Amino acid sequence: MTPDQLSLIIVDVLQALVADGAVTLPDGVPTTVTVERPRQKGHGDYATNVALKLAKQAGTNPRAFAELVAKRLADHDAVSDVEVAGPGFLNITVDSGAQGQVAADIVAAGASYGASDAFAGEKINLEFVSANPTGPLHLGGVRWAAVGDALGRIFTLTGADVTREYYFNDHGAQLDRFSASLMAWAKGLPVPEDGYGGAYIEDIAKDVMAKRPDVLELPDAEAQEVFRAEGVELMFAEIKQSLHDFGVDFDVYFHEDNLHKSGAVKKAIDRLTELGNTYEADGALWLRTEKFGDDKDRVIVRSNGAAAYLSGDLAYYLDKRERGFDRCFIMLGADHHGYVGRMNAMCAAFGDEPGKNLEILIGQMVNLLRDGQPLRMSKRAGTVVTIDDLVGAIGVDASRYALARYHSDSPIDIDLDLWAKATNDNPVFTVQYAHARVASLMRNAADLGVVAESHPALLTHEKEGELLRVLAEFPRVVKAAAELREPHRVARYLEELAGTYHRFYDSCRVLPRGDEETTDLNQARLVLVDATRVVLANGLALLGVSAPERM
RNA sequence: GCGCCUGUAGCUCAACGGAUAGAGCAUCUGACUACGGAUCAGAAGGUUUGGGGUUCGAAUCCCUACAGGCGCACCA
Repeated sequence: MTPDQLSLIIVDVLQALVADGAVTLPDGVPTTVTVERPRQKGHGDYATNVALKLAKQAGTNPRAFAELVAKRLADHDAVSDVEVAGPGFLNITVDSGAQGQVAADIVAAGASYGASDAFAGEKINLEFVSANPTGPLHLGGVRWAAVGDALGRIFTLTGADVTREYYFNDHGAQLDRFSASLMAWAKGLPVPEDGYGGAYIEDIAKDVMAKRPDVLELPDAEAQEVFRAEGVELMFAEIKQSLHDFGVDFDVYFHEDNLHKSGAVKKAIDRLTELGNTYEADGALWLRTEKFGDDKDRVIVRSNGAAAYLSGDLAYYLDKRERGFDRCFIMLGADHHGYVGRMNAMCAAFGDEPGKNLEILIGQMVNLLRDGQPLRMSKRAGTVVTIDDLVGAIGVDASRYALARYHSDSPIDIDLDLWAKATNDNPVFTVQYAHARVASLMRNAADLGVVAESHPALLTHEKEGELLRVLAEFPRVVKAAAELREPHRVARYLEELAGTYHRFYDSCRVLPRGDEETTDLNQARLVLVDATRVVLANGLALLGVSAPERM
């Protein structure tokens, strides 16, 4: 019995009540009903607030409504007790056999446990990281590398067809500054104004010179072109490698320059003009974004004839839509949140629906702390905090977990000392340790020849019930994480599961001791342990974190 | 000046508008001939930044004040 199954049973009860004329619901019977796990012991296995929600339209008071539902619900085989409590809550106790069945169901489902069809049939495009290859991958991009990739895994498990994309800004002036910086270093000149400093410039410049020893003998313009082409390729390869090592691989690397060369930008602008959403002023071409909620209109073709940065985004968005993506996500750091208004307006200017066809997610800033002090970024001094500073200090698993564990609206400080510890105050350790402990128990069971076999009605211990209820919760946690775009829910859930498992383990002996005979209860509990292993592994997989057998 | 995000236990943070606001750490008291004690049981810890409002019910929604983070280009 999972909460979702119980929800359906309650819906059936409501339908029966309406059919019998016992209640009238002018707005119709809801298709799902909220079923939650009560915080408070003594409030049953599950509770629902249907009566509170529906009493008003049924023209009765919540408690009376609740009584009607309770009476019918109690007749169901899977329900052993129903109480009306407080203002009209229904506290439901599930039959222990129905409850215990969850463990066997989870083991049978294996890696697919947690899957749903909540996003079935949806083509989802996730654009994230998209850092310019003018330097190593910095921390801002890394947060979304972890969270965006996890979100992709979550959407996939909930039935969506997911494409991960990296937008590569290789059209504008930024790369000119990068190449100029490389050349300046090669010639022993100071860092140009608005250029890039930092040790990586030296490394890349050296690599370019090793590859093209003749580069400094070329005229400046040609030399800079060599530095640009070779430098970008080297830098981009390094970023891709860092991401790959981080467990993130993109399906599409999209080059902005192609949009300009292919005429896609012109096409997008023409489309907007046809829709009456552009105008000329001061020699430039403007997009009417204010009309769609932006602070002011935006230039898309500058008075000097050059395309403004936004024009690439117009074309890119249109391209995604034409490739069949109904939902396009763009994940940005808080330092780009000023961009949200014009992007949503751009979406609306095409006649689309912002928030649905285009959804922009903002992630707040990330700081790394060492000895309690933040590692600060300074582009000027060339001290950039990079993905390697993070992964080098605490490893991929801890990095991904630390980044994915918090709501993206919250700024986070990652304490490198804490996340490297092998103790319980390190959350990723807590979860991985629980998995290793489970794996160890499974190994011992195999050595003893104890076989997991389902006897659902035997799992009646209080701690068994708690563990079963937490395990049953997983599919809806995954679904909520997808619907709310909040992967951190998975991490928090895993921490709760780890704690619940330890408490079960402490009071319920799983394997027979010494020369005891193997009992049905031993077998039944082993199924429960195996189910825990499945859920911990599936949850960690959603976050891109390994589930170690030993540690 | 305007906009976005945040403000919850000593610390780091949770909590689809639901019942007595929860975890971990730290503190205090207990359980070790241990299926991984890298664990568990218990105690203590709160006017959810302040002030209004909405309703059966608010940490959550609205208004407002304060504090912090980040932005406000014909740059990308």
